[in-house]
Amino acid sequence: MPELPEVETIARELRDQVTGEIITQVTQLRSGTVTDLISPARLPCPLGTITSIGRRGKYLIFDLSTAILIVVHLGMTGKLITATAADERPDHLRALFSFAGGRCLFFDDIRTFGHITLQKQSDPLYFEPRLGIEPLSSAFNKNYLKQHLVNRPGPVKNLLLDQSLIAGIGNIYACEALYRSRIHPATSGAGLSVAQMNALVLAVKEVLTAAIEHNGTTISDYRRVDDKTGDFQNFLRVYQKTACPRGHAVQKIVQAGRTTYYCPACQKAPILPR
DNA sequence: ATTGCTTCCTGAGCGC
DNA sequence: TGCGCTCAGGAAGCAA
Repeated sequence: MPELPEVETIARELRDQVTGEIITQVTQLRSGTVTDLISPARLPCPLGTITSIGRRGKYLIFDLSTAILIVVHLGMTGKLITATAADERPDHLRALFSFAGGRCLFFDDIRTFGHITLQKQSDPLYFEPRLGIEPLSSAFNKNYLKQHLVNRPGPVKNLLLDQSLIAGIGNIYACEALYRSRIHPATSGAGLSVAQMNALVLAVKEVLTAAIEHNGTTISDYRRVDDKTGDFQNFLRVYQKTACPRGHAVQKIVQAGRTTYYCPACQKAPILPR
């Protein structure tokens, strides 16, 4: 389940491996996978040379020499794997980036929540209206939280997953950041003290940074560009654990339909909304 | 405006 | 061995 650290890892590896490749075409192998926001204008063939690769939240952005952007969201099980046209295709190949010279990029996605969008560089990024700030930027600080959580009575766990507030945090890192900041996941956003907001900001930055250093977390499907796993699953403290590092039993609850793991002993009792 | 429920989808794991 | 059930969850769409 790729979240910010996994997408960042993939962006860095792709940057090394496919920058400068000429994309001859992007082939959709399952309908609904690729959306073209450029049509009815005719797409150039070849589509363009990859000039740079970026990330925003959980989105990967390929910049092409032809002023086209290819935006990829990996969803739950999406993988981008470098290969050659002659390689055996994976079972759930949904789209294929073909490069001049015979290399290619597989977009494999078992559960099909991932998608690819083509848009013009000159248009605003199509997802931007629904996306909050980058958690690793200096704009994400206790003042930002103070300003945005003041009228939010919902549980802080759910707020961390709200991409329009902070872009890139998913279930694993929400649980881990709350454990590290010793905040109970049911605590009301508006009920957080300034000290807790500060601790949460630091914990989010710390856990995301550490996860990037370890190339992300592989629980089941996430793979890097060369099909290798990440390592951060070895450093998780509560997610899918039965005991926290201090030896307390970890609790499992469901919030907004997702499983939350937390330690009742380490994470302070929540301040609930009235 | 905010929140939460449902939906999309497939494979793994489990009980019988 | 195999069937049916539950679970995993990112984000859009909808209802309250």
